Amino acid sequence: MTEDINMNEIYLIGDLARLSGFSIDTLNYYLRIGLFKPKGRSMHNGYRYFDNETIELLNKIKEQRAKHMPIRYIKRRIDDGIL
Amino acid sequence: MTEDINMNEIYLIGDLARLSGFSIDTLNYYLRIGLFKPKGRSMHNGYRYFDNETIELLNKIKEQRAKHMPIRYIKRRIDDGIL
DNA sequence: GAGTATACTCACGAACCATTGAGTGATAGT
DNA sequence: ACTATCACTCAATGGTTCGTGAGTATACTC
Repeated sequence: MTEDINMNEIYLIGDLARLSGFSIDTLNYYLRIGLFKPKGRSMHNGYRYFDNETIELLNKIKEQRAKHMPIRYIKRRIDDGIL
Repeated sequence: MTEDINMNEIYLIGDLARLSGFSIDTLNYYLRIGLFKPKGRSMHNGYRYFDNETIELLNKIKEQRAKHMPIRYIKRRIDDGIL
């Protein structure tokens, strides 16, 4: 059945930075602490790749951070599936 | 419905080289002459990405080349949807 | 007010990617 | 034999990615 209606865009970290407004450094920091995770990774060079779900999550994180919500609470909400 | 049964792996050119046995130079040459095409491209850095379909096509190309089939014929077969 | 924690930010080296042009050896055509 | 084409292959440049460690400004805790 392998249907696939969503365009299934793929992003590397630079794209994420451009699209989310976070700096690459910030995104690397978020990745380091596990606030969000890559959807996959190249076996050849370790490059991490992301998709539209990641973009949506980053937008939510951005909202929360704008309200000064601490990262550990944001992380909790994500882990609990609330965000 | 956005179903997605096939694992939908993503590859950059280095992965392609590793998996297909073609050198990166050869793959770049094939890309240059349009023998196969990227499935997408990062807007940020221009990196081209590929998927399992690409791998399958490259395997077929490899077979044909092993039989000394000229590239222009292979290209024709691909364009005609025979390969 | 001092010390700690938070949330970045910066800097480094090694590997990778895109693009381009130029070089090469083998084969085909005249 | 000479030339051209084919199918790579090489080299150079410039930007990107990863992983890590270290630095910093602000906020919080005691």
